[in-house]
Amino acid sequence: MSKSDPADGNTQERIFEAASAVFEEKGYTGARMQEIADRAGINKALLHYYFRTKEQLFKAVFQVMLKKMFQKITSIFAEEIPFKEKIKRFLDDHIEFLIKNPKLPIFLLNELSQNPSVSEGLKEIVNYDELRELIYSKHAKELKGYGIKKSDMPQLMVTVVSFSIFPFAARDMIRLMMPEIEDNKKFNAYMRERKDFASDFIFSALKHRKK
Amino acid sequence: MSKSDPADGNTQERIFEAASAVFEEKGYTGARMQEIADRAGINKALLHYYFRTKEQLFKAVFQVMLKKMFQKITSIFAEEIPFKEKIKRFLDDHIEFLIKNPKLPIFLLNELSQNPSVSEGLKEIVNYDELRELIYSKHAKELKGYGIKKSDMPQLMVTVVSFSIFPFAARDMIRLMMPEIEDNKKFNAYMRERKDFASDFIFSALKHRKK
DNA sequence: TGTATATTTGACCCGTTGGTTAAATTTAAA
DNA sequence: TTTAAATTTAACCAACGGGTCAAATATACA
Repeated sequence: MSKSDPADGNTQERIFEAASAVFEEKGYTGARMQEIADRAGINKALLHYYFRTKEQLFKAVFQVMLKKMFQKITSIFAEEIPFKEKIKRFLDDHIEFLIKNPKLPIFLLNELSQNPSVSEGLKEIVNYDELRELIYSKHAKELKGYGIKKSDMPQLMVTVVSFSIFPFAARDMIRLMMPEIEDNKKFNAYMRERKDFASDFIFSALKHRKK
Repeated sequence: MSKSDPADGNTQERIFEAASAVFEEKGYTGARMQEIADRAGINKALLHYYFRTKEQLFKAVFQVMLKKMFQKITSIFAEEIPFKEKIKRFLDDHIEFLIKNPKLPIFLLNELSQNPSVSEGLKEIVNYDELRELIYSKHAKELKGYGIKKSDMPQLMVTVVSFSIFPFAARDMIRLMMPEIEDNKKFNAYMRERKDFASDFIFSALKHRKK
């Protein structure tokens, strides 16, 4: 092996990385096999040698991205720490993760809405039923104290994740509207600020909630 | 004028409606001029006669959609009613609007992130500076009482709009994960429930907020 | 070393897609 | 009714894009 190829590593990995980047940037329909090949430093035919079709390649990439997005979330919520700690940890970890992968949210959301079939693996990755059960049973006392019934869990959970995910999905809208958040650096600072803002907001709301 | 064309109205309008639908569904790259022509009941050449290029047509459509999305929001916040009333009105109106246009959020967010140049008109439509000034000066007392400084406004405003917009953007993710929200009817009910959940949540948080 | 197998490439194929053109038809005005 | 302008159409075009193929090269192993 005496290659000076840019970005060494076996071909399959290089393809996978290139494909991830291109799909994430341009979406499924906007992505071009040629560009993926170029970015992986290979021939287009070789691309099809490793992954028969664009769709096959896409599904593989998409699956991994879904996993990256959700595994951290779910693993934190499965830990044996107080509820409040979980929310804080979630916000901290997830926002840091999204700072490193800022385009992931719109990409996933968009592809999911465009082609729900790609999401066949979602149930295996997330297992929401188990997760909700886990959270609710482990923190029954606390949640009841906040007046959160089991039937409120969907509202609460969507609310919590929206604190981290939404601003990234709406990043360009925010950037265009709010002059105080023009560039990446400022946006990231804004999101780090948001960790505390969000957890204060959430816990103040829960404590004081109408029941 | 003795036409029996489906969906009467002048050609330009028909094109515009068809284009809106197709773009919203498939996104810019996924949309096909042929499909737009078909849906408008006309020839593809005629489409190019009215709108020179795909991009031109897209920009026109996108601009109008942005307007639809934001005008209601901003107009409510400009009214002369108490702050709490504004939040409630916003959530009510905006969620009802989005129930009628459920695909708008992902579409706008995605296209904005894919091609930020299409958004040149955003500043004219929204004028965030004015809006924030308007809100903050009109409700200075109340907001200060909640410990909201001017510099907190971006956090607060993003939070408020995320309550209505995010669940629609994440609709399919939610639908796939939460069995209690499989179909449209249930999702809409969930969102109507969310009006009260959100305003209670927001005001409890504000009242009890760490300063 | 020879040979089978895996990897890589350049050239090519063909359906799709945005866009054009010239001619036909309709509309409106003189 | 003539005629000029606006509207609509069918046929076409060139570029693009996913995918294939046969040949070339590298790798592994007997």
